Amino acid sequence: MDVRTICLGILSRGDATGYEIKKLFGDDGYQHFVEASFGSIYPALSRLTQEGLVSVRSEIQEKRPDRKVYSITEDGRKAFLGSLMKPLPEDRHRSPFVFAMLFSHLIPHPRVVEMLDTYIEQSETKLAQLMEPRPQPLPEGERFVTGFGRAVYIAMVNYLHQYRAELKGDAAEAAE
Amino acid sequence: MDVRTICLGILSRGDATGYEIKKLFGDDGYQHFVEASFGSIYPALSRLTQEGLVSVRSEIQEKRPDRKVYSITEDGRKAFLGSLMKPLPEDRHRSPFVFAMLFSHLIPHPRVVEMLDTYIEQSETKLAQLMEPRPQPLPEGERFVTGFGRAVYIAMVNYLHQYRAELKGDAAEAAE
DNA sequence: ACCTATCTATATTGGTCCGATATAGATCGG
DNA sequence: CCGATCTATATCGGACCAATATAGATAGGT
Repeated sequence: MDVRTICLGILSRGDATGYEIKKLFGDDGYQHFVEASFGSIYPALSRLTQEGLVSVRSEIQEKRPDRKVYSITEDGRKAFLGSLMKPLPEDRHRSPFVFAMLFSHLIPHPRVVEMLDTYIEQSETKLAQLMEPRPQPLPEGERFVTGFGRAVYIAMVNYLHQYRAELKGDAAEAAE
Repeated sequence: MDVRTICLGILSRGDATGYEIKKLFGDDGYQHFVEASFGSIYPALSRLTQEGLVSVRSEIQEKRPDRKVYSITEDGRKAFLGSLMKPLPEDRHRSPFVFAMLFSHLIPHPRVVEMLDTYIEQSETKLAQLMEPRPQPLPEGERFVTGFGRAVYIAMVNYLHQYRAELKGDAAEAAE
Protein backbone atom coordinates (compact mmCIF):
# COMPACT_ATOMS: atom_id res chain seq x y z
CA MET A 1 0.00 0.00 0.00
CA ASP A 2 1.58 3.27 -1.11
CA VAL A 3 2.27 6.16 1.22
CA ARG A 4 -0.34 8.42 -0.36
CA THR A 5 -3.08 5.89 0.39
CA ILE A 6 -1.83 5.48 3.94
CA CYS A 7 -1.87 9.27 4.44
CA LEU A 8 -5.42 9.45 3.08
CA GLY A 9 -6.48 6.76 5.54
CA ILE A 10 -4.91 8.57 8.47
CA LEU A 11 -6.40 11.92 7.44
CA SER A 12 -9.84 10.35 7.05
CA ARG A 13 -9.73 9.89 10.82
CA GLY A 14 -8.69 13.49 11.57
CA ASP A 15 -6.60 16.41 10.41
CA ALA A 16 -2.86 16.13 10.98
CA THR A 17 0.52 17.58 10.11
CA GLY A 18 3.26 15.63 8.38
CA TYR A 19 5.10 15.47 11.69
CA GLU A 20 2.00 14.10 13.48
CA ILE A 21 1.45 11.47 10.79
CA LYS A 22 5.02 10.30 11.26
CA LYS A 23 4.51 10.08 15.01
CA LEU A 24 1.52 7.80 14.43
CA PHE A 25 4.00 5.21 13.18
CA GLY A 26 5.68 5.25 16.58
CA ASP A 27 5.36 3.06 19.62
CA ASP A 28 1.61 3.02 20.13
CA GLY A 29 0.50 3.69 16.59
CA TYR A 30 0.41 1.73 13.39
CA GLN A 31 4.00 0.53 13.48
CA HIS A 32 3.11 -3.14 13.51
CA PHE A 33 1.65 -3.08 10.04
CA VAL A 34 2.45 0.14 8.16
CA GLU A 35 5.20 2.72 8.26
CA ALA A 36 6.60 5.66 6.28
CA SER A 37 9.46 8.11 6.67
CA PHE A 38 9.62 11.89 6.36
CA GLY A 39 11.29 11.26 3.01
CA SER A 40 8.03 9.85 1.67
CA ILE A 41 5.40 11.50 3.86
CA TYR A 42 6.07 15.14 2.84
CA PRO A 43 6.25 14.38 -0.90
CA ALA A 44 3.08 12.30 -0.59
CA LEU A 45 1.22 15.16 1.13
CA SER A 46 2.43 17.57 -1.56
CA ARG A 47 1.23 15.28 -4.30
CA LEU A 48 -2.14 14.70 -2.61
CA THR A 49 -2.58 18.46 -2.30
CA GLN A 50 -1.81 18.93 -6.01
CA GLU A 51 -4.31 16.18 -6.84
CA GLY A 52 -6.98 17.89 -4.75
CA LEU A 53 -7.35 14.91 -2.44
CA VAL A 54 -6.26 16.93 0.61
CA SER A 55 -6.19 20.59 1.51
CA VAL A 56 -3.68 22.37 3.71
CA ARG A 57 -3.64 25.37 6.01
CA SER A 58 -0.71 26.94 7.86
CA GLU A 59 -0.82 27.62 11.57
CA ILE A 60 1.48 30.13 13.17
CA GLN A 61 2.84 28.96 16.48
CA GLU A 62 4.53 30.93 19.19
CA LYS A 63 7.75 29.44 20.48
CA ARG A 64 7.53 26.69 17.86
CA PRO A 65 8.05 26.53 14.13
CA ASP A 66 4.91 27.08 12.04
CA ARG A 67 2.95 24.00 11.19
CA LYS A 68 1.01 22.81 8.13
CA VAL A 69 -2.25 21.06 8.89
CA TYR A 70 -3.68 18.75 6.25
CA SER A 71 -7.34 17.83 5.81
CA ILE A 72 -8.83 15.19 3.56
CA THR A 73 -11.28 16.43 0.90
CA GLU A 74 -14.44 14.74 -0.32
CA ASP A 75 -12.52 13.61 -3.42
CA GLY A 76 -9.87 12.25 -1.09
CA ARG A 77 -12.41 10.21 0.88
CA LYS A 78 -13.77 8.76 -2.34
CA ALA A 79 -10.29 7.93 -3.59
CA PHE A 80 -9.41 6.23 -0.29
CA LEU A 81 -12.64 4.22 -0.25
CA GLY A 82 -12.00 3.25 -3.86
CA SER A 83 -8.58 1.90 -2.95
CA LEU A 84 -10.13 -0.24 -0.20
CA MET A 85 -12.55 -1.74 -2.68
CA LYS A 86 -9.75 -2.93 -4.96
CA PRO A 87 -7.65 -6.05 -4.33
CA LEU A 88 -5.15 -5.19 -1.60
CA PRO A 89 -1.39 -5.53 -2.15
CA GLU A 90 0.07 -8.53 -0.38
CA ASP A 91 1.68 -8.32 3.04
CA ARG A 92 5.44 -7.97 3.20
CA HIS A 93 7.51 -9.36 6.03
CA ARG A 94 11.22 -8.79 6.27
CA SER A 95 13.12 -10.29 9.16
CA PRO A 96 16.93 -9.94 9.12
CA PHE A 97 16.90 -11.83 12.43
CA VAL A 98 15.10 -14.88 11.04
CA PHE A 99 17.32 -14.86 7.96
CA ALA A 100 20.42 -14.63 10.18
CA MET A 101 19.22 -17.58 12.27
CA LEU A 102 19.37 -19.73 9.15
CA PHE A 103 23.13 -19.33 9.44
CA SER A 104 23.35 -19.86 13.20
CA HIS A 105 25.74 -22.76 12.59
CA LEU A 106 28.28 -20.25 11.27
CA ILE A 107 27.96 -17.94 14.28
CA PRO A 108 29.70 -18.32 17.64
CA HIS A 109 27.15 -19.65 20.14
CA PRO A 110 27.34 -16.63 22.49
CA ARG A 111 26.47 -14.35 19.58
CA VAL A 112 23.49 -16.53 18.66
CA VAL A 113 22.23 -16.29 22.22
CA GLU A 114 22.77 -12.51 22.18
CA MET A 115 20.82 -12.14 18.92
CA LEU A 116 17.99 -14.24 20.28
CA ASP A 117 17.88 -12.33 23.57
CA THR A 118 17.81 -9.00 21.74
CA TYR A 119 14.96 -10.20 19.50
CA ILE A 120 13.04 -11.53 22.50
CA GLU A 121 13.38 -8.19 24.26
CA GLN A 122 12.19 -6.27 21.21
CA SER A 123 9.25 -8.62 20.72
CA GLU A 124 8.25 -8.41 24.39
CA THR A 125 8.37 -4.61 24.21
CA LYS A 126 6.03 -4.61 21.22
CA LEU A 127 3.71 -7.13 22.88
CA ALA A 128 3.57 -4.97 26.02
CA GLN A 129 2.52 -2.02 23.88
CA LEU A 130 -0.19 -4.11 22.26
CA MET A 131 -1.41 -5.41 25.62
CA GLU A 132 -1.88 -1.98 27.18
CA PRO A 133 -5.50 -1.43 28.14
CA ARG A 134 -7.46 0.70 25.70
CA PRO A 135 -10.70 2.60 26.33
CA GLN A 136 -13.65 0.29 25.67
CA PRO A 137 -15.52 -0.38 23.55
CA LEU A 138 -12.95 -0.28 20.78
CA PRO A 139 -14.15 0.58 17.29
CA GLU A 140 -14.61 -2.66 15.34
CA GLY A 141 -11.58 -2.20 13.12
CA GLU A 142 -9.31 -1.49 16.03
CA ARG A 143 -10.71 -4.47 17.91
CA PHE A 144 -9.60 -6.70 15.02
CA VAL A 145 -6.18 -5.08 14.61
CA THR A 146 -5.41 -5.18 18.31
CA GLY A 147 -6.59 -8.76 18.74
CA PHE A 148 -4.71 -9.88 15.64
CA GLY A 149 -1.49 -8.19 16.73
CA ARG A 150 -1.75 -9.66 20.22
CA ALA A 151 -2.37 -13.17 18.91
CA VAL A 152 0.63 -13.03 16.60
CA TYR A 153 3.05 -11.50 19.10
CA ILE A 154 2.00 -13.83 21.91
CA ALA A 155 2.74 -16.80 19.64
CA MET A 156 6.07 -15.26 18.64
CA VAL A 157 7.17 -14.58 22.18
CA ASN A 158 6.06 -18.02 23.38
CA TYR A 159 8.00 -19.77 20.63
CA LEU A 160 11.06 -17.61 21.23
CA HIS A 161 11.07 -18.44 24.97
CA GLN A 162 10.61 -22.13 24.30
CA TYR A 163 13.47 -22.11 21.82
CA ARG A 164 15.62 -20.09 24.22
CA ALA A 165 15.03 -22.66 26.93
CA GLU A 166 16.18 -25.39 24.56
CA LEU A 167 19.35 -23.41 23.87
CA LYS A 168 19.97 -23.12 27.59
CA GLY A 169 19.67 -26.88 27.87
CA ASP A 170 22.07 -27.35 24.99
CA ALA A 171 24.56 -24.95 26.55
CA ALA A 172 24.32 -26.74 29.87
CA GLU A 173 24.97 -30.04 28.13
CA ALA A 174 27.87 -28.51 26.24
CA ALA A 175 29.27 -27.18 29.50
CA GLU A 176 29.33 -30.65 31.07
CA MET B 1 19.12 -6.36 5.51
CA ASP B 2 20.34 -5.28 2.12
CA VAL B 3 20.11 -7.43 -0.98
CA ARG B 4 23.87 -7.88 -1.29
CA THR B 5 24.04 -9.42 2.18
CA ILE B 6 21.08 -11.66 1.41
CA CYS B 7 22.77 -12.82 -1.80
CA LEU B 8 26.00 -13.54 0.10
CA GLY B 9 24.05 -15.63 2.58
CA ILE B 10 22.33 -17.63 -0.12
CA LEU B 11 25.59 -18.17 -2.03
CA SER B 12 27.33 -19.31 1.17
CA ARG B 13 25.02 -22.31 0.98
CA GLY B 14 25.76 -23.11 -2.65
CA ASP B 15 26.45 -21.64 -6.07
CA ALA B 16 23.46 -20.15 -7.87
CA THR B 17 22.38 -17.98 -10.76
CA GLY B 18 20.46 -14.74 -10.38
CA TYR B 19 17.38 -16.53 -11.64
CA GLU B 20 17.83 -19.35 -9.09
CA ILE B 21 18.29 -16.86 -6.25
CA LYS B 22 15.02 -15.21 -7.22
CA LYS B 23 13.26 -18.57 -7.26
CA LEU B 24 14.43 -19.18 -3.70
CA PHE B 25 12.12 -16.36 -2.68
CA GLY B 26 9.19 -18.34 -4.03
CA ASP B 27 6.70 -20.64 -2.40
CA ASP B 28 8.95 -22.99 -0.47
CA GLY B 29 11.91 -20.70 0.02
CA TYR B 30 12.66 -17.69 2.13
CA GLN B 31 9.56 -15.71 1.23
CA HIS B 32 8.28 -15.48 4.76
CA PHE B 33 11.12 -13.33 5.94
CA VAL B 34 13.24 -11.98 3.06
CA GLU B 35 12.65 -11.16 -0.57
CA ALA B 36 14.27 -9.37 -3.50
CA SER B 37 13.39 -8.69 -7.11
CA PHE B 38 15.34 -9.04 -10.32
CA GLY B 39 15.64 -5.26 -10.24
CA SER B 40 17.87 -5.54 -7.21
CA ILE B 41 19.32 -9.06 -7.45
CA TYR B 42 21.24 -8.57 -10.72
CA PRO B 43 22.72 -5.17 -9.71
CA ALA B 44 23.66 -6.68 -6.33
CA LEU B 45 25.45 -9.61 -7.95
CA SER B 46 27.30 -7.21 -10.29
CA ARG B 47 28.40 -5.09 -7.37
CA LEU B 48 29.50 -8.13 -5.31
CA THR B 49 31.54 -9.35 -8.27
CA GLN B 50 33.20 -5.94 -8.59
CA GLU B 51 33.94 -5.99 -4.85
CA GLY B 52 35.53 -9.44 -5.12
CA LEU B 53 33.02 -10.99 -2.75
CA VAL B 54 31.69 -13.37 -5.41
CA SER B 55 33.05 -14.81 -8.62
CA VAL B 56 31.09 -15.69 -11.75
CA ARG B 57 31.36 -18.19 -14.58
CA SER B 58 29.19 -18.54 -17.66
CA GLU B 59 27.64 -21.84 -18.65
CA ILE B 60 26.50 -22.51 -22.19
CA GLN B 61 23.22 -24.35 -22.38
CA GLU B 62 21.65 -26.14 -25.27
CA LYS B 63 18.02 -25.27 -25.90
CA ARG B 64 18.16 -22.66 -23.12
CA PRO B 65 19.73 -19.23 -22.77
CA ASP B 66 23.24 -19.20 -21.33
CA ARG B 67 23.44 -18.88 -17.57
CA LYS B 68 25.78 -17.07 -15.16
CA VAL B 69 26.68 -19.07 -12.07
CA TYR B 70 27.87 -17.11 -9.03
CA SER B 71 30.13 -18.45 -6.26
CA ILE B 72 30.99 -16.81 -2.97
CA THR B 73 34.69 -16.09 -2.36
CA GLU B 74 36.62 -16.33 0.88
CA ASP B 75 36.39 -12.54 1.20
CA GLY B 76 32.66 -12.88 0.64
CA ARG B 77 32.30 -15.42 3.44
CA LYS B 78 34.17 -13.14 5.80
CA ALA B 79 32.05 -10.17 4.81
CA PHE B 80 28.85 -12.14 5.34
CA LEU B 81 29.97 -13.45 8.72
CA GLY B 82 30.96 -9.91 9.67
CA SER B 83 27.48 -8.66 8.86
CA LEU B 84 25.96 -11.33 11.13
CA MET B 85 28.15 -10.22 14.01
CA LYS B 86 26.88 -6.62 13.81
CA PRO B 87 23.52 -5.50 15.22
CA LEU B 88 20.83 -6.66 12.80
CA PRO B 89 18.41 -4.22 11.19
CA GLU B 90 14.93 -4.37 12.69
CA ASP B 91 12.13 -6.45 11.23
CA ARG B 92 9.67 -4.75 8.94
CA HIS B 93 6.06 -5.80 8.61
CA ARG B 94 3.72 -4.19 6.16
CA SER B 95 0.15 -5.34 6.02
CA PRO B 96 -2.22 -3.44 3.71
CA PHE B 97 -4.94 -5.85 4.86
CA VAL B 98 -4.54 -5.03 8.55
CA PHE B 99 -4.40 -1.30 7.77
CA ALA B 100 -7.55 -1.62 5.64
CA MET B 101 -9.36 -3.43 8.48
CA LEU B 102 -8.92 -0.31 10.60
CA PHE B 103 -11.41 1.28 8.24
CA SER B 104 -13.81 -1.65 8.06
CA HIS B 105 -16.60 0.63 9.30
CA LEU B 106 -16.31 2.56 6.03
CA ILE B 107 -16.51 -0.56 3.86
CA PRO B 108 -19.67 -2.43 2.83
CA HIS B 109 -19.97 -5.58 4.96
CA PRO B 110 -19.80 -8.03 2.03
CA ARG B 111 -16.49 -6.47 0.97
CA VAL B 112 -15.10 -6.79 4.49
CA VAL B 113 -16.01 -10.47 4.48
CA GLU B 114 -14.43 -10.89 1.05
CA MET B 115 -11.19 -9.22 2.19
CA LEU B 116 -11.08 -11.41 5.27
CA ASP B 117 -11.76 -14.59 3.29
CA THR B 118 -9.03 -13.73 0.80
CA TYR B 119 -6.55 -13.08 3.61
CA ILE B 120 -7.51 -16.32 5.35
CA GLU B 121 -6.96 -18.25 2.13
CA GLN B 122 -3.56 -16.68 1.57
CA SER B 123 -2.52 -17.33 5.15
CA GLU B 124 -3.67 -20.95 5.02
CA THR B 125 -1.71 -21.48 1.81
CA LYS B 126 1.44 -20.17 3.44
CA LEU B 127 0.85 -22.25 6.55
CA ALA B 128 0.38 -25.36 4.42
CA GLN B 129 3.75 -24.66 2.79
CA LEU B 130 5.35 -24.33 6.21
CA MET B 131 3.73 -27.50 7.49
CA GLU B 132 4.99 -29.70 4.64
CA PRO B 133 7.20 -32.50 5.97
CA ARG B 134 10.92 -31.87 5.57
CA PRO B 135 13.72 -34.42 5.60
CA GLN B 136 14.89 -34.93 9.20
CA PRO B 137 16.94 -33.96 11.02
CA LEU B 138 16.71 -30.35 9.94
CA PRO B 139 19.82 -28.17 10.29
CA GLU B 140 19.52 -26.17 13.52
CA GLY B 141 18.89 -22.83 11.81
CA GLU B 142 16.16 -24.27 9.61
CA ARG B 143 14.58 -25.98 12.60
CA PHE B 144 14.23 -22.56 14.28
CA VAL B 145 12.96 -20.78 11.17
CA THR B 146 10.40 -23.46 10.36
CA GLY B 147 9.17 -23.72 13.95
CA PHE B 148 8.96 -19.96 14.30
CA GLY B 149 7.07 -19.54 11.03
CA ARG B 150 4.65 -22.31 11.94
CA ALA B 151 3.97 -20.87 15.38
CA VAL B 152 3.24 -17.42 13.97
CA TYR B 153 1.05 -18.58 11.08
CA ILE B 154 -0.92 -21.02 13.22
CA ALA B 155 -1.74 -18.16 15.60
CA MET B 156 -2.68 -15.91 12.68
CA VAL B 157 -4.94 -18.46 11.06
CA ASN B 158 -6.59 -19.37 14.37
CA TYR B 159 -7.34 -15.74 15.16
CA LEU B 160 -8.62 -15.09 11.64
CA HIS B 161 -11.02 -18.04 11.84
CA GLN B 162 -12.25 -17.02 15.27
CA TYR B 163 -12.86 -13.48 14.05
CA ARG B 164 -14.54 -14.79 10.90
CA ALA B 165 -16.91 -16.88 13.01
CA GLU B 166 -17.84 -13.75 14.98
CA LEU B 167 -18.61 -11.96 11.72
CA LYS B 168 -20.82 -14.83 10.65
CA GLY B 169 -22.75 -14.47 13.88
CA ASP B 170 -23.09 -10.74 13.27
CA ALA B 171 -24.33 -11.32 9.76
CA ALA B 172 -26.86 -13.89 10.94
CA GLU B 173 -28.12 -11.44 13.53
CA ALA B 174 -28.29 -8.71 10.90
CA ALA B 175 -30.25 -11.02 8.61
CA GLU B 176 -32.94 -11.65 11.25
C1' DA C 1 -0.12 -24.36 -37.70
C1' DC C 2 -1.03 -20.87 -34.51
C1' DC C 3 -1.84 -18.92 -30.07
C1' DT C 4 -1.62 -18.62 -25.17
C1' DA C 5 0.43 -19.90 -20.97
C1' DT C 6 4.41 -20.97 -18.65
C1' DC C 7 9.27 -21.84 -17.91
C1' DT C 8 14.38 -20.50 -18.37
C1' DA C 9 17.60 -16.61 -18.30
C1' DT C 10 19.82 -11.92 -18.12
C1' DA C 11 19.25 -7.15 -17.64
C1' DT C 12 17.44 -2.31 -17.46
C1' DT C 13 14.22 1.57 -16.40
C1' DG C 14 11.34 4.88 -14.20
C1' DG C 15 9.09 5.57 -10.11
C1' DT C 16 8.75 4.83 -5.05
C1' DC C 17 10.81 4.73 -0.71
C1' DC C 18 13.95 5.86 3.04
C1' DG C 19 17.89 7.14 6.11
C1' DA C 20 20.49 10.89 6.43
C1' DT C 21 20.84 15.55 6.27
C1' DA C 22 19.51 20.48 6.31
C1' DT C 23 17.31 24.27 8.47
C1' DA C 24 14.99 26.37 12.33
C1' DG C 25 12.21 26.78 16.49
C1' DA C 26 12.03 25.09 21.49
C1' DT C 27 12.75 22.63 26.76
C1' DC C 28 15.31 20.24 30.22
C1' DG C 29 18.88 18.25 33.03
C1' DG C 30 23.67 18.13 34.23
C1' DC D 1 26.76 26.44 28.62
C1' DC D 2 26.22 22.00 26.54
C1' DG D 3 24.12 17.79 25.13
C1' DA D 4 19.90 15.35 24.65
C1' DT D 5 15.44 15.57 23.08
C1' DC D 6 11.31 17.55 21.16
C1' DT D 7 8.71 20.30 17.44
C1' DA D 8 8.45 21.16 12.47
C1' DT D 9 9.22 21.25 7.35
C1' DA D 10 11.72 19.63 3.54
C1' DT D 11 15.28 17.58 0.31
C1' DC D 12 18.82 14.36 -1.48
C1' DG D 13 21.39 10.36 -2.97
C1' DG D 14 21.12 5.66 -2.91
C1' DA D 15 18.43 1.33 -2.48
C1' DC D 16 14.59 -1.17 -4.07
C1' DC D 17 11.00 -2.98 -7.19
C1' DA D 18 7.29 -3.82 -10.71
C1' DA D 19 7.28 -3.56 -15.24
C1' DT D 20 9.51 -4.10 -19.32
C1' DA D 21 12.91 -5.74 -22.75
C1' DT D 22 15.23 -9.37 -25.06
C1' DA D 23 15.91 -14.15 -26.08
C1' DG D 24 15.80 -19.14 -25.50
C1' DA D 25 12.40 -23.10 -24.66
C1' DT D 26 7.82 -26.61 -23.77
C1' DA D 27 2.96 -27.78 -23.66
C1' DG D 28 -1.90 -27.66 -24.35
C1' DG D 29 -5.90 -26.11 -26.87
C1' DT D 30 -8.14 -24.72 -31.12
